[in-house]
Amino acid sequence: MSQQRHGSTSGGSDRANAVPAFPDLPEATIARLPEYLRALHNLGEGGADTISSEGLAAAAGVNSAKLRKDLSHLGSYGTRGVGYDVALLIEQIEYVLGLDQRRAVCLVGVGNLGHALAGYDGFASRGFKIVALFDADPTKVGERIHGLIVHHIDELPQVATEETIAIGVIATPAGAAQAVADELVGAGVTSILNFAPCVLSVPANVDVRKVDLAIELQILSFHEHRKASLTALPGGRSATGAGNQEAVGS
Amino acid sequence: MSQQRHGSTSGGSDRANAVPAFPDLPEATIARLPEYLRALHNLGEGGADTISSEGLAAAAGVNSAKLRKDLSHLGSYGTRGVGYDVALLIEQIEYVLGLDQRRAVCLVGVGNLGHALAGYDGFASRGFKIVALFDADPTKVGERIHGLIVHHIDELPQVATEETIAIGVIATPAGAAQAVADELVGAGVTSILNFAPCVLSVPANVDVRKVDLAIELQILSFHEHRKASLTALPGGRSATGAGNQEAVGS
DNA sequence: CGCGATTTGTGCACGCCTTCACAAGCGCCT
DNA sequence: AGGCGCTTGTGAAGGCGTGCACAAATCGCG
Repeated sequence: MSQQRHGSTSGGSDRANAVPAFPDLPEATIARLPEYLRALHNLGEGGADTISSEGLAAAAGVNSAKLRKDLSHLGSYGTRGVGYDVALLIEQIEYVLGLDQRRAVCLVGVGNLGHALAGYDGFASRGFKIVALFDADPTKVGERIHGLIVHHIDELPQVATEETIAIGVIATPAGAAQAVADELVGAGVTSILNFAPCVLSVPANVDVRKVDLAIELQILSFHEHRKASLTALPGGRSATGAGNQEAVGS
Repeated sequence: MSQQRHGSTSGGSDRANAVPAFPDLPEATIARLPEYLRALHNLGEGGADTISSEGLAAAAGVNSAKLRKDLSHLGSYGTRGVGYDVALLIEQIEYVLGLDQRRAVCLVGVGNLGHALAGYDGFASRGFKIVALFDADPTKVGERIHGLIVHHIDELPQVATEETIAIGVIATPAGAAQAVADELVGAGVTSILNFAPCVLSVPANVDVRKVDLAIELQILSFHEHRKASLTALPGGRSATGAGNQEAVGS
């Protein structure tokens, strides 16, 4: 996992709280719920009414036992002998993830990557709406990108007062990211998605997730390196030996 | 983790192999090595000659004990009482990650996101070179993006014969991703970075890592939902109570 | 109405990862 | 040369996550 901390120590409400909203789902489960949701939407559009754990697990690319355990954490929404009601499960997962309420997102840094993020379809289709773009470069301020006008970063506090922005996306160079994060936190943002290759320091109540495209490639590079060194071994069986396909997908 | 499988079952060379190239590093460690590497480069540019585990851990945003254990897996490259030699450690990590050899990358799908990826600085600065762009849209073929000409996806096999391409990046819509993956595998690609929101089915010797930007936002949304429900509790202490800063960064 | 087929929900064991705590080793200062 | 402080490397413990295997539950059919 590449994000840093998630409020582990401060358990807060100890136990037997009236309505804790959610019985502390495992972080690993939370990370998989969006994948289940996407698979469910696909199945629903395909006309499926119910789906078995086996089928849904295949569509999501996970083990069926893992899926059942994940879903059991948010209650019993399946029917034994039948499976899960697709529509009901979609509704439940969306509620748990808080997707039933539209969340405003602001994006800071409209360079190469930020430009693409501003027009990314996947955000809007999942209920996220980018409501403001910011950049520190004066030459970019005023530019219209995918229907939104780029504001100067200094206008962030003002824009934040007009609309509650809970999530901020940082797509600036690494050198500017910490300052931007500070401004976002100051403006009331409590969740940050950071594309800049650096560590952010934020208050404990702010969640940060980091996406570093270069890191992903470096991890793949390691596996390439490993595979190459295996095939180069004197008596090593070639890495292409077990060429069995995965049985996922439809 | 969002990637699927990494050759867990087929252990291959059982044990006591002559030179296994690497004593099977834990996957979690591998995922952190690039972060350490970035921190080391920063420290090196700052003029640091040696760095303690505490300092490096802070720069990388992790626990110092975790960092020491991670580094211990690739040998003893530190000096007790002093710390780690920055230049030596950089060299070691780059070797382990296979970054000492330049790896050719091809990118399929030059839409919104692919366009940005083609020009992303972070790739080249880490030894990755995008050598070819592909797209299925005839109107995009021939277009020049960041110094590279877009080829039609059907030309992939031919281009792959001219230069060995180990890593492929998929930035197409979900519907086209599986077909593209099949073509990449057919062309000899053994590592895929998938930005399309779907599950890919590939042979066991091919590594797939998935990056889904919408999923990251949904995970943040969950935490927003959780935080909101906590503050709304009758007797719940406000979530902004423990506002201590993290002591990371410089 | 009962029975078998099917599928969920879950107790349990195993393995990976994290964290603590400390011995071992190194350099510096006197 | 000897001692002292600092830092690494690691053994051990605990927690988390995964996967197996099976009991419980539901539907359909005779």
